[in-house]
Amino acid sequence: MIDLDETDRGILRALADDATLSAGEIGRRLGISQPACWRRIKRLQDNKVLAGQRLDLDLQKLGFTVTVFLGIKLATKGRVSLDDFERAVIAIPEVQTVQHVLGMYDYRLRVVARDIPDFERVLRRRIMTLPGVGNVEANVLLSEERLAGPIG
Amino acid sequence: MIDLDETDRGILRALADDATLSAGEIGRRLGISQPACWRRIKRLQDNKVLAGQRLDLDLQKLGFTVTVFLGIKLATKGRVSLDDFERAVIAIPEVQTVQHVLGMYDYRLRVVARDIPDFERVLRRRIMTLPGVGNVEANVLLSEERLAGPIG
DNA sequence: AAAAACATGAATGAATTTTTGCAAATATTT
DNA sequence: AAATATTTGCAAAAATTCATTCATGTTTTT
Repeated sequence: MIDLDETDRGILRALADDATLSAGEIGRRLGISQPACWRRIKRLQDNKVLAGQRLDLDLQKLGFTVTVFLGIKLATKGRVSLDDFERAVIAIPEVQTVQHVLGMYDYRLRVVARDIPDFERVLRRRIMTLPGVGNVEANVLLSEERLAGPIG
Repeated sequence: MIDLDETDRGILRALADDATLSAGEIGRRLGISQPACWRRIKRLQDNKVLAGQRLDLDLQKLGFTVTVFLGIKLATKGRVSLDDFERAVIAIPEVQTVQHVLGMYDYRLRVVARDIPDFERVLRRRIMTLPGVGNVEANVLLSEERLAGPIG
């Protein structure tokens, strides 16, 4: 954990709002010079606080209209079983996210498909055949809002 | 929906791997020139297939060690109730994602907290007091893997 | 087969961004 | 209060990157 001052948090907030901003532009907004701002950004990158940036793809436009969240309870879950399961899940192209969780389910998956029939195919052929799968619960995504979340 | 050729998909795959790559670098990897690559990227942006990019922050390093997914079933859910709920949820700083879903729950939230006591505070003071909240189910995140997902 | 529409590469100019000194100011430690 | 370390702003160079032009080659249409 790293301690940041108010300026660092301002930089993170600015970047969270628009990840493409340059050091000069952020500096202008925060009232510091471009090199000062740049050096701070570099420090945040070196510290891996800024881990990178992820692409925001419009899956609709790519023909994937259905997003489903799956909660999966494993039938058997020794150590081996978890590794086997994860390895197999990661190989499914329609899976965007694999979350190992504690609670009612063991894993949560974010899965996309072209349409409902396509999703049924993925579910039957890919998901239900995963090693160790027990209960599966599904939630279809209607809409989603991503927020900046807490920074300081 | 837009039809992409193999080169476009290669560009999207390269950017999914690292969103900061320049047109020249991507072109080099795909074996096309920088202007050709740049024009294709521009077209993808103009078409809004490339919707933007999001910052990848290391929340651990910022002191947020706990991530919890909440499944929420509303007690009453007329149209008004949904709007009220969403408005209130969006105002909670610890909430990173709000997903309106169909299935066992009505909403799924991604919530971060500094530690478990902090999470309890958020849950009791912020979440359970939301308008219309019925059942709440929680899953604590252990580990997460984000994959590129399908592109073509 | 000719014509039109389109994508490409090479070259290039403009613009932006990333870096690097260095002296002054600020903060921290002794 | 002196000494040390850190951070800053200014200036400027170095390196990329973005964006356009133009001639050529390719595909599609007529």
